[in-house]
Amino acid sequence: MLDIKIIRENPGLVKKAMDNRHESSAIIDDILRIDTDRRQNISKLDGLRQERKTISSTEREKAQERGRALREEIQAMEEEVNKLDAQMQDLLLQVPNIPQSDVPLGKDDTENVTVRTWGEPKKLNFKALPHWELGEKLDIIDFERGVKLSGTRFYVLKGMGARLQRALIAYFLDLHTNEQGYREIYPPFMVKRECMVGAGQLPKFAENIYHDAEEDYWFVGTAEIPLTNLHRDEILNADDLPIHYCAYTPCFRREKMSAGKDTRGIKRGHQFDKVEMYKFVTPETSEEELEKLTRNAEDTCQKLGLAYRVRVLCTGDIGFAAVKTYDIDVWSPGCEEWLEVSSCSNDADFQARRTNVRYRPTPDAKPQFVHTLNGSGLGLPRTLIAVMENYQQPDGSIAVPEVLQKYVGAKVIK
RNA sequence: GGAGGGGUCGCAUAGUGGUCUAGUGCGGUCGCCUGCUAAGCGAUUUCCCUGGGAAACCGGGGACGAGGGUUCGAAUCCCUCCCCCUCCGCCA
Repeated sequence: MLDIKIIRENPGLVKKAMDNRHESSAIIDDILRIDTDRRQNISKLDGLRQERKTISSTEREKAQERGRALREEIQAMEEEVNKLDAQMQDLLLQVPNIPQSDVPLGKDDTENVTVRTWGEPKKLNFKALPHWELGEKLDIIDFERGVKLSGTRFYVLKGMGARLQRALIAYFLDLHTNEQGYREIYPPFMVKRECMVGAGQLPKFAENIYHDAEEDYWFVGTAEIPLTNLHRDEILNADDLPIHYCAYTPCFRREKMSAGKDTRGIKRGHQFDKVEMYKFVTPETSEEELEKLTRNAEDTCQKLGLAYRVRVLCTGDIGFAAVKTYDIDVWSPGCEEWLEVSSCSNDADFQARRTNVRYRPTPDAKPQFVHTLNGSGLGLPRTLIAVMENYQQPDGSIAVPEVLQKYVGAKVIK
């Protein structure tokens, strides 16, 4: 959510940002209109309330008649202001963040800019198999039984397949906590409705979320949701910042996609695992923190020996809440594509304003919004795919990357 | 799931229809004093919206778990919901 003051004082800037995102900016004029209307009504309402206050404390019985009339006027005016508040809120929630000035202009993902690469995309001197074939041959991925249990886009990891995934999770968490300065969090995987609103999932993406109607619990689609809400409605001390969290969660996403290249294998299921990194920082440090966050995610890929590229997303592809985003894609020789394993974003104060997370720069200063950042470290099924396909051997076995060997308890999966 | 108790300013508490402009203590902040520290003394101390102002600040309104209601007037009375505590039941 943007600060209404920015929209009020500089609507051109906001419209321009929306144009760059290739989104209609018509909504801004609606917001300006409602803003004016709302403030006029608030002014009237405050006047009426002031009169009520005076009357009821000075004139008592005499004032009863005027008081009754006032009550009705106030109620009507309150209704009007509430309505405008709700409309305003609803519209503000639909305005995307303003991309940072160094974000490249572009219409869609074809215009993202590769800022650096690491390693050489692996070329195997034998025919590389895609993970769905490797997985079945080694009996570590079972697609049919996944479908038997839960339907399309579910799978079962078995034996060393399950073990390899667990090893990756444990390794990521250990790396983030022991070497990169993050604090591990084990959050709930189901949260209340208001957390979904705070994290920006509701109301817009309701159809993508699994939800228990009876208890009104919502299943998280990413650890970002509980982490964002962890400090909701809190005022943090300046010396609490920065806060660096990481968390493993399963992620549940309903998104209906037609079968095809994008959903082949285990690339995109309704349930997947992810380790997420999340930061609460002071505004003046967030740009730099994004660079560090991205380096942490890259470091994770490097330690696994996976070649990758880092791309800065252009204005047409960057997410709704972000001012700047880097995607990290690792090369996977079996399915022959770059797999997005991490997306690192600086949301600035956009999410903090929704969730009302503030801090006090000095003990007696006014509270102001923190900046938040999030990044995958890393997304699992895809990292699993990349490891399987990059480390496959001519005999169909999979060598275990060195850093994972102690977690897997083996040097090769066969 | 059942019975009872409770949610007030960072923490602890007072407040049972107008004197609440929410008091007090602790903590915090600033100052004074004490050659350090502790203690003492004095002042200050929530957040949101809104108007004015470059700002410091000033004026108005709102918020006592949330939302409704009663009333000229609600922290206080009524209703619904949420959360916490104690006991019972159930349970990995």
